Amino acid sequence: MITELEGAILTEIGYRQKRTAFKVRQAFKNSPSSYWQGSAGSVYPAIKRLIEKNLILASASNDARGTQSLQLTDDGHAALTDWAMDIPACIAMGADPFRLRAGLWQAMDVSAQMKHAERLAVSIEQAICLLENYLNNQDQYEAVQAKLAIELQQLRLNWTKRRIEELHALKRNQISAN
Amino acid sequence: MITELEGAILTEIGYRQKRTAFKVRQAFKNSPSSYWQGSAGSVYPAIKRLIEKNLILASASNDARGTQSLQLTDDGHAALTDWAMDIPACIAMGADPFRLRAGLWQAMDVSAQMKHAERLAVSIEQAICLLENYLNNQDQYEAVQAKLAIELQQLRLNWTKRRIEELHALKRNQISAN
DNA sequence: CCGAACATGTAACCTGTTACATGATTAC
DNA sequence: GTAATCATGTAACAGGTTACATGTTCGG
Repeated sequence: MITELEGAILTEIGYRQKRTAFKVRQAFKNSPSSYWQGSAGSVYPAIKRLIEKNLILASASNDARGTQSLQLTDDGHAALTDWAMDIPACIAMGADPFRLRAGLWQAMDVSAQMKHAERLAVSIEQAICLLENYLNNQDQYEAVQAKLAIELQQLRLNWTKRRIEELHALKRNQISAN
Repeated sequence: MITELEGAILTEIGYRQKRTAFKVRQAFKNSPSSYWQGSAGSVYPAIKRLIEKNLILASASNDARGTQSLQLTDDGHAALTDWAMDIPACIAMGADPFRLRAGLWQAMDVSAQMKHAERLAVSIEQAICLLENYLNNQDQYEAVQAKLAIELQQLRLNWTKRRIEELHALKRNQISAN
C-alpha cells in the first residue's frame, strides 16, 4: 500500500513528466488545488521509499548538482493503477476544513453569521477566479484536478449563498415580529 | 493556533455535549462524514494539549473508572470561534482522494475507464444512501456535516456520470469510424 | 559577477495511526 | 457470571511540516 502523497508523486513522475524530485515539489507548491506543500522533508524521503520499493527508477544525469532523472518502473505503473482504481479510497471523505466548520456557524447569532457568510462568499469567488485563470495553461491531469477544485468551491459558494438567503429571511421575520 | 482535530474536539465538547474523551472518540468513529478515526492515540494527547492550553477544563466524576467530565473554558470558546471563522482555513483545499485520482482515470483505455466509472457510480450511490439514513437521527451540527458530505458525494457522482456519457459517445464514434 | 532559480538532502518536531494494556459498569 | 460497552491511557511507528545546510546553473 502506498500513501496519498506517494500516489501523487508517482502520478507527477509517470504522467506529468516531472522527472526530478525538485520538479515534483514545484508542482505541489504551484498547484492551487493541491493539498500538499511539497516540502523537501516529505518529498525526498517519499521518493527514497518508492525507490526502495522498486516503484521508481532513479538515473543520474551528468551535471554537478546531482540531478536525478526519475521514471516509473513496471511495478510503479502497476502500483499507481491499483492506487488510482481503489474504489473505497476514491469515495472516502477527505479532510475538508469547510465541512468541518460549517456546523458551528449555525450556532452563532444571526448578524455575526451574516457577516461571516458574506466575507466567505467573496473569498470563495476570488479562489474560483484564481483556479479558472490557472486552469488555462495546464495539461490534462492538472486541468481535471483544477476543474474538480472549482466545482468544490462552487458547492461551498452555493451553500454559503443559500445560507445568506436563509439569514435574510430570518432577519425579515425578526423585524416583522417586532 | 489549534489543529483541525483539536478544533473538531472543541466542537464536540462545546456544542455536542460529548463531555468525555471516550464520547468524542465515538463521535469521530461513528460519523460517516468524519475524516478521523478517533484513535485513542490522537484524542487523549490532543485533549491533554487543550487542557494545558487552558481551552478545556477537566473535572473528575466520582466513579472508579476515572471518567473525566470535559467542558470548554472561556478561552476555549474564544479559540473555537477564531478557528471556525478563519476564512483562509475555511476555503483551503482539503485532502480529497477522489480529486487526486480523477486526472489519472483519463489516461486509461476507454473500456477500463468505463468499467471503473460504473463501479464508482454504484459505490457513491451506496455512500449517499448511508449518509441519508444517518442524517435522520442527528443533531444540527452533525446534520450540517452530513448534508455537506452528501453534496460532495453528489458532485463526485455527477462528475462520474458525465464521464460515463462522454465515454459512451467516444465509443459510438470509434464504432462509426470503423 | 551576482541574484534567481535549480537541485538535493537532513534534523527537529508535531501529530496522527495501530496495537497494546488495564480496569469499571451494565444488561442479559 | 459474562459479554458488551464504557473509560483511560501509553508505546512504537509513520509520515507530514518547518527550518537548516549545501552546492550548481543560468540569465542579465
